[in-house]
Amino acid sequence: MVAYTPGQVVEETGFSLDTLRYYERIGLLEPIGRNASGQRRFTEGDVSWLGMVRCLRDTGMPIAEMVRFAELVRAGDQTIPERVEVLEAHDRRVEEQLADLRDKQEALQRKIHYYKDVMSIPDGVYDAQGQQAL
Amino acid sequence: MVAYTPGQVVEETGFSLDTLRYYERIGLLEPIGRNASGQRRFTEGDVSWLGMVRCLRDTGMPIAEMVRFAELVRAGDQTIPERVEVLEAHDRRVEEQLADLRDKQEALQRKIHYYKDVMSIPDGVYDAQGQQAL
DNA sequence: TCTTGCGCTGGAGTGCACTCCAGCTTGCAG
DNA sequence: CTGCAAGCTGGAGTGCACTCCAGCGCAAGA
Repeated sequence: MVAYTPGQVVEETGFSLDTLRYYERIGLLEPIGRNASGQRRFTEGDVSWLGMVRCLRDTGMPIAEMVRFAELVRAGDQTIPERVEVLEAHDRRVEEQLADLRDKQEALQRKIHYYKDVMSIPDGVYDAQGQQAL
Repeated sequence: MVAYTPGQVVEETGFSLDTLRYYERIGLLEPIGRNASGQRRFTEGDVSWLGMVRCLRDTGMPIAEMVRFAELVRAGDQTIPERVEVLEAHDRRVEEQLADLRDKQEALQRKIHYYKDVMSIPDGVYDAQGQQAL
């Protein structure tokens, strides 16, 4: 039975020690096991759950919703259909984020091109007329 | 010379009135013109700059960086090369965001599939062995 | 043995980006 | 003329997600 020290979990997950303790406090992590002197020892399962947390967090799921999801996971297999609903709803939001980000990036790139065009006009000829909106 | 009332700008840009005032306070908007009795009247230029702000904000540029960019814009055409650098650096960050978001979405969808597989196993056969990490 | 570093707790503090409020003035529809 | 929606100011408050701190305990390598 392998166990991870807090330092190892920081290393593996990229979460800070304070963040791990915070996640435990708010119930995003179930109470972490301790060794004889009270130091945390994370299991493989804790670490892999943190992988899930990272995925959800980095795709913009609010902490409160992750906590609710964590509760479903702890409640056992009969919550799997509900978990699927939560994840599918989240997936749709991610899809929207992606579409929006792509659109905004296009606008950004148009702006960059516009600036580059302006720069290519010989000095003094460009007179600030015909400004573009985006 | 068309002018926009605060309400019209809220309508057009989707920023709240408080947000517009906040943006003016911190210098993300230059001081907005006023009518005889002190109410704001936004110009076409103000509104199109707000379009730019929305694009940068929605792609994750921090307010402080937008303010610096606004200062470059106000400083005149000789800052165009520097503006291009700022926007290109931002564009690269957006590219990274997109790549990361796509990866995370894939992981999320794998998880959803995993759950759906689990659900398709007849009742009682699935015994929580072979849990997957993500 | 010593000292360096990892870890512990509860609670306070931070940074960002707004958002709200009281108390007031203006604009305009009926 | 009246009433009410829209707008004004300065300043305080909010929500989120951490992040930091003081003061302490344990442990292991030089």
